[in-house]
Amino acid sequence: MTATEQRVGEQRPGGRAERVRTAVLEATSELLTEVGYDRLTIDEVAARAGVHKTTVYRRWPTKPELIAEAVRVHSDENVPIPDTGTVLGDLQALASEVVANIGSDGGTRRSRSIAAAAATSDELATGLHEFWVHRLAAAAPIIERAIARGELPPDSDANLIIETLVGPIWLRVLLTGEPIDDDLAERVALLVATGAAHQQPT
Amino acid sequence: MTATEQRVGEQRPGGRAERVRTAVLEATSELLTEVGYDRLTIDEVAARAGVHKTTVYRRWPTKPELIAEAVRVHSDENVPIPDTGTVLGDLQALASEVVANIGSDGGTRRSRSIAAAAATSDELATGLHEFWVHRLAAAAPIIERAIARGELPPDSDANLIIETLVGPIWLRVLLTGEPIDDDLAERVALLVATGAAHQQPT
DNA sequence: ACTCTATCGCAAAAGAGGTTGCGTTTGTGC
DNA sequence: GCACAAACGCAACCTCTTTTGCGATAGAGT
Repeated sequence: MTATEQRVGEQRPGGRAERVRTAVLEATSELLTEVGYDRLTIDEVAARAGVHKTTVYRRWPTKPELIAEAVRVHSDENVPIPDTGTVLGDLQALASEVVANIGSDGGTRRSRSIAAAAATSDELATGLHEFWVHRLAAAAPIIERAIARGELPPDSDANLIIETLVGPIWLRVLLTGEPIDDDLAERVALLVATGAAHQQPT
Repeated sequence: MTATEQRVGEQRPGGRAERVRTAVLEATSELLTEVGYDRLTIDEVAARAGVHKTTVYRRWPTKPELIAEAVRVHSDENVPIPDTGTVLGDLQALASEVVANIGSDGGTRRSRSIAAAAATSDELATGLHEFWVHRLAAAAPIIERAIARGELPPDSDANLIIETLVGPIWLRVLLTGEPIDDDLAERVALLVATGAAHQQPT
């Protein structure tokens, strides 16, 4: 096994190549929130990044792949996981963060763009899958702490609870178009927290 | 005011024009579930409908508009609203129906396509909004009956409950890519029903 | 039946997104 | 420094989508 075989794809990580990569992903992320998925053109991404479009096409063969990486990089600036001392408080805070993130004009466009990209590319869909596994795992401590405090039954399903918390918010942004605000966040959190606390094995 | 001014858009509802309209919308709906949003081309829609592509372009200027109408027409075949006698039963049945609808291969492609289309067209987005208002209103009796039976507090928010029920299911289909099945439907329903029943004013 | 006009089919052309070949620049290892 | 290979810029090219002009067809009213 030679050195060239060992690491494919990051063969020349120093200097220009990396600058180009960063600039393109940054430009992609910006345009994503500004104009949305379909009106984002590779040509314009390249122009904003100060790069020729051929370069972009060579690195990222398809639009979804480009967006996939841009989203992945950009969302490493993680949403903090709240720790307020109660499940209800934590869930409300988390829901509020989600609302703040995807509720703004740009955030909504960005969120819808991601969904659109996922719809057109299985690769991005699986990439998103990994991202969400991470995100949900990161939020799991909220539930674990609640179990430790005795607020929730020990067999509580952290993923299910978090998904049920954020699901309706995303639903509104992606499909129903109903407005989202902190009031919604509070009420969903209350509904879910109450349900989780009183859960009984059937 | 002349007769031509009175009704614009349905000026010649008899015969061929209507046949064309139906055929195109039908073809669109089929292709939507078969190949998805981005690989659906106007040309192929026209071919399948036995119509020239110019005709399609003239009636529906953009792809999202075409899809918007196709979806609107096709979803009048309504999902039945269950009436099992208990909130939990109703919610489980409803969630199961949603899972069945959007969980199949074609259903998933179709659902993602709709989301993608909504992302690219504000018109479709508002069209979807109306559709969802209808859909949620149709499901409201589940909650009203439960209130009447004393299962739920009288100030229960029907929309919120239904949205929280179906939100996580759609979330998985559109974003996380996590599989959905009847088990998920049951557990979400249990969580939401429990939460709704024990809800207390804060 | 006859006329009028909305609607459609057809072909040609315009436009935009994406691809390819080749020369040049820029890291990287010696 | 020097040579080699990777990555980039450029321009021409190609393909697919969308538009446009015109003649043909078929409802709708008389």
